[in-house]
Amino acid sequence: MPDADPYGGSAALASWAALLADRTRAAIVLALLDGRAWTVTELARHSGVAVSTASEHVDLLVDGGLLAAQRQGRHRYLRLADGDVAATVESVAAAAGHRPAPVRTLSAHSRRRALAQARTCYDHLAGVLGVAITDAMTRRGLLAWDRGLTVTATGCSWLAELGIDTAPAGRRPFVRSCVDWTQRRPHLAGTVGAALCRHAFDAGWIRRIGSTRAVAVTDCGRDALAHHLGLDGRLLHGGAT
Amino acid sequence: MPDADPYGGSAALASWAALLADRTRAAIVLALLDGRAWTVTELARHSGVAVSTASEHVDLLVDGGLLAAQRQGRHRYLRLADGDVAATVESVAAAAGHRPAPVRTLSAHSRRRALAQARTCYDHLAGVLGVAITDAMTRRGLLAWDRGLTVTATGCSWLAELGIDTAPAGRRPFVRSCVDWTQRRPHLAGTVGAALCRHAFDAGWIRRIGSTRAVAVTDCGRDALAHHLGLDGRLLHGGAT
DNA sequence: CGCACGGTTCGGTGGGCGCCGAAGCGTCGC
DNA sequence: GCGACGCTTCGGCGCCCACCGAACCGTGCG
Repeated sequence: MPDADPYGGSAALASWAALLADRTRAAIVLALLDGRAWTVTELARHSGVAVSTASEHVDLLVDGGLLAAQRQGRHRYLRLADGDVAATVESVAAAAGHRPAPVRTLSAHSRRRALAQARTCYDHLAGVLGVAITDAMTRRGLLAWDRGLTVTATGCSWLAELGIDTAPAGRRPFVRSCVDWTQRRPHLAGTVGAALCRHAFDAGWIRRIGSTRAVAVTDCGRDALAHHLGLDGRLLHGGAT
Repeated sequence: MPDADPYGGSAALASWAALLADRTRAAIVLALLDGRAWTVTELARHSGVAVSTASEHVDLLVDGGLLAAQRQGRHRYLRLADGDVAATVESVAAAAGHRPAPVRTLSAHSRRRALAQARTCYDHLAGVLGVAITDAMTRRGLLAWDRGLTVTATGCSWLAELGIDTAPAGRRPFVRSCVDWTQRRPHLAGTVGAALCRHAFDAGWIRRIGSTRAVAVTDCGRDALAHHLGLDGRLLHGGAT
């Protein structure tokens, strides 16, 4: 190169992207999109490499600012550094999702279906469930899309009724629309999306399936969603009792 | 790997990110963020590699869906595939921009300053100028941020006065906030941001500096911005006559 | 105290890929 | 038609990096 990075940023952009440009690191980051903290060993098994390899990858991701590490006894817990990283990764995943990876095994297929049905996306809900909730909120006039995504006055009182605080957060946007990589449709994110997701867990509307990002709607959750949003429970079939 | 891509998407995510993970390809994509179409030769010189190398990189980017190609005589014009790609790239660039690449030469420094001052970001305005316009519009009550970014009723009539159509576009969001990688602050994007930028070019408020993404505010533009938005012209110093 | 376990570090190996120059192909202009 | 020009293809070179197993370090448990 005649002039090192003449217009600025290309080296920084490339090195940041390089952190995601490896299949193993991509698997690690996608796993951490569930918003929880994983250990190195868990990440290694999840992504199918030796622990030593995973440890090195994790180092790179931490140095690159994508992951935050926290030591506890002989464990090292890894989580995504912040919501910005999660949002950026989701946006790349959405762009990449145009052509979904081929599925070869039956078990992979069922897991994929569970994920497509309902899952957490960092700290809010995605999949059919997330989109359905967002659509229902729009239908009921709780969200407005006509010029950017907003919560209506009705929406604010609806949230308050659920006991969800609508106080303005710091830098983080109040509402944000997040494009789903399975549905290719927007769903609710931002502080409101996160609060709604947390409430759904706390109130027992949903629960995690095993240790994946997938969640299942409980019977109680089905009733609550029908009552609060008029959601048809039949849309939300699937395993939890 | 025991199970090819157990939770889906990691291979797709990695291969998409790999397209940005090379310094030359990153330079190409960043150049195309100006929203215009470049030839292979221009991109090669810009990124400092042989034409043959650039040609191969461009092939990869087109195959990956990041770029759209159009043949015209013996030229091949490249542009970003669509606004989604631009938004995703900007978001990665913003994440990567936490630590700006070191600047080594004086000319690089002045170019960088011009870029930081005012530039196009795909099809809207960014840099100090873009942020200043966005801030001024907020101050005047044309934009509201309290629960997501929206155009107020006053804002709509203000845009109409400028002759900017506020009809709802297709899938594309009406307004969108785009995080600037030099300012680390949000500025106006979406169809409104694009329309405003086009208007600024058409009305002669701004003009391109050479063939870069950087733009300069004209004297006429300074007056117009002061009149329409109360912007202090001294903030917008810099070269155009 | 000693073993089990989570994690890290280190060589060595192999494959992938970015780079170039040369040769070839199609288009434009004289 | 012929040269100039924009672009593409190909072969070869060299570097980088993802991977593993083995050795090592620290913590927790019996």
